[in-house]
Amino acid sequence: MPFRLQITKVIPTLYTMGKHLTSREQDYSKWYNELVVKADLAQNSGVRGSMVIKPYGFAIWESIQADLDRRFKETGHMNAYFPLFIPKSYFSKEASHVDGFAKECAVVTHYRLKDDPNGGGVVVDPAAKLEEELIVRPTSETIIWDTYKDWIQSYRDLPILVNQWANVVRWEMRTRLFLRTAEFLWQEGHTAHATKEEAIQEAETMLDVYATFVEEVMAIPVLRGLKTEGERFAGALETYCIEALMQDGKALQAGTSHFLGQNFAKAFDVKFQTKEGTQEYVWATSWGVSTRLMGALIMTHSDDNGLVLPPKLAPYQVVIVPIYKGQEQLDAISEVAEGLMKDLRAAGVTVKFDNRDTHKPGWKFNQYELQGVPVRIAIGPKDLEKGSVEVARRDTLSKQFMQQEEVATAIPALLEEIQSSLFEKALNFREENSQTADTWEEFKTLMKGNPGFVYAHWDGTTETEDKIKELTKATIRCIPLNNKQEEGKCILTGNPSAQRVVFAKAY
RNA sequence: CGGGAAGUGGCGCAGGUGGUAGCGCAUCUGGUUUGGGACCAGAGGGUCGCAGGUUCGAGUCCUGUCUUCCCGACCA
Repeated sequence: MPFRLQITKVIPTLYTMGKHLTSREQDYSKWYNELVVKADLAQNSGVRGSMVIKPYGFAIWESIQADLDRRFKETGHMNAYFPLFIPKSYFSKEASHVDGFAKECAVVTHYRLKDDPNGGGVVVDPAAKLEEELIVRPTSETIIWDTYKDWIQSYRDLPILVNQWANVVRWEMRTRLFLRTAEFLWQEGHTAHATKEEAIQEAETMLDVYATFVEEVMAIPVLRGLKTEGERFAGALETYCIEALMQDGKALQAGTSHFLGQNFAKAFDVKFQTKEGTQEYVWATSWGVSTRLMGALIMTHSDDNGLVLPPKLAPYQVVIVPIYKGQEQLDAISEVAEGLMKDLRAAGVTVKFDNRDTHKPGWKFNQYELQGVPVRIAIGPKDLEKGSVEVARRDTLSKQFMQQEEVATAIPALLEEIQSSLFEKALNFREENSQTADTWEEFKTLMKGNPGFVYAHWDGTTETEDKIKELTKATIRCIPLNNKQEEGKCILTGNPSAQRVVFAKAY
């Protein structure tokens, strides 16, 4: 049965905003930082650039993990775990990979502490210096390929389709909760194949897994594309990516999938014997998404009242808030609430009944809005008389009354409606903030702000790309897959170009 | 890593020229309340980021260091 919530009342923003949260218009960056902390997703820790992910935030990450993990397994992958520490020597083996990561590696040099002879506390024991320093993994290609060498002898050992969920460390100078932290959580898939075609196919398949997940579950529309040589992963022949547009008009890379060619196989001497008896190097891919997706989620949907979560990722999709005077009224309302919860759970909806007497209903309304719970059901004495409930949806801030018998069927439909409505809204935003530029002046003027995605011609050289970045801060986010071929002239050099590429300011 | 700003109860802040730390919110207790962040009365809580130094005396002055925010270079 189709169900549409009528907008009966829209709460004025001024009413609920401002008390705690900076508005997006005032200071987008500040809004984001405050929101992450106030919605109880994460907080900074005493360690520079390292965050504590709090239970509510981690619950969202767990949903992301669970859904992706299922998709990885459905495409034939299995999980494994490789060490956090990588011997320094492994790192020296693939030249461009070293270049890419050397500047942001944490290094373990000692393995023991001792009491500080000069007073309290402990100091590093200089006698306990490691013979070979260990790198805290910024990504695991090197240690994995050192291992794959042992796993692979024959074409019968291929393909290897492995994923790992892990933490990695990249010593970033400027950090922001979820968007860029020194330590972050991610998954990294590492596969080995007998042929180039199969490896490319794998990289494309996983990009598609990412894109589908991000669009269907996170309700974030993405562009699928290829990175330019300059933006490519260190050590890759080709980097596929999904790019999303945030509400402030800046782009955010949401996931990448790399065709690594035979670079790592050569660096770690991983060969296999073919059917014909010849020795050949293995073809590789790697692909990953990180807790940065949390940042994308927050910045795509949320508003000045707080977080807005798509139902498919909300730790609880519905919260029931009782409004009562005295214990008898609470008991009566609880009975109705328990019944609704049972029905909703049977319909696959996650529900929380907040019957705490320590906070008033108004306080709870604001709190759950801040935390982005998709649907709120309020039940008060008037509802007891009328057999009704008040249903409010977070994304539109609209409210409606419905009969209690309707809830079990109407709410699942409403959640679906919210899920698709969030995607549509984000897609509209992206379309409204995508434009073309044909001249340098036009391009330069656009890039004075954060214009969203700008489609423009480019002559295909890294020099031009770098020059454009230097002059405008804009980077080429991607060359869209299946891009329309269109003759034109590079906006900077005027050299011939066969297609438009996507420029934006990026996170 | 360069340039700026800031660190004082859980959070947000005040503390000219050095003299025994204060406000709002939150917390706790009691009572009245409960359809959009309740009210009254009382109470608890801080070695002022950390380490040195100057001084009879440092939240305040000096040096170093750590963390956070903003702006650049780097990056998922």
